[in-house]
Amino acid sequence: MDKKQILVIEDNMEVRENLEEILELYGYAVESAEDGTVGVEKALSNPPDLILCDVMMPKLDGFGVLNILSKKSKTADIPFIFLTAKAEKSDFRRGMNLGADDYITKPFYKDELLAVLETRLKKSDRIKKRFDRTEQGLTAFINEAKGYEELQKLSLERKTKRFKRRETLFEEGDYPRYLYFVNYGKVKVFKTNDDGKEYIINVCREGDFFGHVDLIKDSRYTESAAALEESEVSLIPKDDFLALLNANRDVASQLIKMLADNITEKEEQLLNLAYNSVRKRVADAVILLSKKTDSPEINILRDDLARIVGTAKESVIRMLTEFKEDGYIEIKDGTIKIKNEEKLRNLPG
Amino acid sequence: MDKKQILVIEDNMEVRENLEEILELYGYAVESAEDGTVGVEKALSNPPDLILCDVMMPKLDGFGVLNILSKKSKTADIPFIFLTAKAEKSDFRRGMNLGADDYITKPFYKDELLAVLETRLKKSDRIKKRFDRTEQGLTAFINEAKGYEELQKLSLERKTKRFKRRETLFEEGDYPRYLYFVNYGKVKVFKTNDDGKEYIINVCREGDFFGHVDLIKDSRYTESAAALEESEVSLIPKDDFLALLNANRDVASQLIKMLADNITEKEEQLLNLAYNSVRKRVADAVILLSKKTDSPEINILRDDLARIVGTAKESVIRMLTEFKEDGYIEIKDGTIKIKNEEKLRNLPG
DNA sequence: GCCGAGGAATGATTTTTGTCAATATTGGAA
DNA sequence: TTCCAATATTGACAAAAATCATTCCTCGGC
Repeated sequence: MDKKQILVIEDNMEVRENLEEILELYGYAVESAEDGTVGVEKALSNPPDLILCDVMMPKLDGFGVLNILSKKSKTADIPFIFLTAKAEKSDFRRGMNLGADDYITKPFYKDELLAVLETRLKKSDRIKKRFDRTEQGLTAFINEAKGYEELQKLSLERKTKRFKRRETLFEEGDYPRYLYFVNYGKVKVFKTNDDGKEYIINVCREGDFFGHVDLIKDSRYTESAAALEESEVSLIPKDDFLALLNANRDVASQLIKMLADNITEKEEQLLNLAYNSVRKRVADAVILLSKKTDSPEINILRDDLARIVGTAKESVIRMLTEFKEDGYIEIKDGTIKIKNEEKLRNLPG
Repeated sequence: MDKKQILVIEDNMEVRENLEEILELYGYAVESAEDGTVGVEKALSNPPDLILCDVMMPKLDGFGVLNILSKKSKTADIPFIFLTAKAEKSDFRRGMNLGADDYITKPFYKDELLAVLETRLKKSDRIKKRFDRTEQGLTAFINEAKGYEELQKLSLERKTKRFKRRETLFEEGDYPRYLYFVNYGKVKVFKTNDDGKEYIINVCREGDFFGHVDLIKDSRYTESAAALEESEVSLIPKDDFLALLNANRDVASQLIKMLADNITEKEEQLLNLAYNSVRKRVADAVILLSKKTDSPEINILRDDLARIVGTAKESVIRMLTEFKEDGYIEIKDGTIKIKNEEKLRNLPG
């Protein structure tokens, strides 16, 4: 990952240089501005990953800077942190109401500063990632329809629907009528055994499509889907999807690539399922889920985890306990938190 | 299955009627001709599944009949059995050299006759099926290119290559240059574990394509392929395939369907692998293989069977032994023969 | 704060599978 | 034919995982 770019807007040279020094020492790339106007210019011409801005400045003060930048789409989503000399409650409120993300009071401790930065950067990262995924998924797939007037409805008239945790989207045997696209949340796609045991084939997160396979095959669903958490999905009518597919070659080739990827994925899963120990499979599942969440913290029913791994719930729990004892993970209130991804990833056999 | 149609060509009325009687009694549909000329006409106008023909006849003798029919594509592949009064070695050789499939000496025993018929019909059935599959596969997919002048080479310039048992077609990490199509034989497509364990993802038989996934993804092979038995495959150059894909919408949609099917298949495998016992998985694999062979007899290395099931070789062998003891299968010289498919198919758990 | 339900974690035990080693069989090659 | 190398089979044992029973948490509602 590249260095995070931080813009410091601060009129006091001493403070400014002090900040620069600290931040650079801790691996950030720093740009600075000696007043609000310059700060706004710099922010717009080269949007940083985070902005640290003094409140009290000549010409254009901090509130003004935030006010301007929060209205430009380019900079609106950049974490904005105020630096303020006095811990005035009114200042704080005013800044936060304008949409600041955090406040640091001067004089500050180095560690405090760094902690705040980290939190904000991490949070914005997550949001950015999610946004990117959603954008990519939809645009890559559906915006191909541009120019195909009659197909624009695909992106316009899209119905969205919300599902509560555990709610079913469709079931094995239903007749497919939509292509599903996750706007937010997580959805599990699973198959059921003759004995009623479930195996989770896929965990879809924002930006993922699902339900396309049976749609294409024009057969009844061979799998079921249910929300793992509060989720919103777009329902793209079957006919719209098929029409798009027929009308637009790019979409078809995109779909082919997607399907080919799916196959490789499944084949890899098969190989793992065949020969990896439950221990390793649990570790893999945990890592997978953390990727899907873009966070080291995972909140999932042990039952569902077992259905991903393809084993008994108790076995999964035992493995988690082992990992905990080995210090690879932490569990608090049922939430799994990865402490040492490296080790988890490189388990033997 | 419909009744098999048999054409009897015999000048002696008594023998002819006797044959008709027997054959009809045993469930065949019989057509007969009183001499060679009529026989040829009937064979050509309404090609039967098998021809029984006397050697010595006025006007046109058996050799003449065979000679004519073997030159017409319509009838060339129909099993042709000679009926002869004397067991003259020279007659026998002459007939066989002309391409007869079998000889029966008059007078014949009913059981002998029926056994010969059965053998020949079964053999021709198998060949016919194989041919059909190959035809279907290729035509459905590649003959779509008809009319696209520049793409005709796909079906014309197709290189074919022969592989001996165990020979490698391609390996994980190679760069894909061809789409593979099985003309005859069987090819395993497999992935290898970090520990070097193999899992067979697919057993391809005549008419099957493989290697398309990595071709589409334009990535290096994520799997390997090797011949399970003496096989012949067509190599379709990557560019030709991709060009066809781009030029012809039907091919693209055909491919999409194929990929979707692949996915469903893999998902089903995942479910089985996750929760079915080794016992059941071995049974499934045996049945699968018998389908791929169009025969209840299966000849496969125990190691390969284990790689299909995803388990240890010894475990597979133990299951086979159990099945043998339960009378579901028979094993002779390593060849597995299914005795009770029903039971095998419906094993618990 | 108390309670109850759903979920998580342990324990004891059985069943299933894998592993390693020994023995038997078989299809070819000389 | 005889023998060899590759396969197949069996046995004994160890390891992994499933099952069933029980206990422990924790969170939300009162």
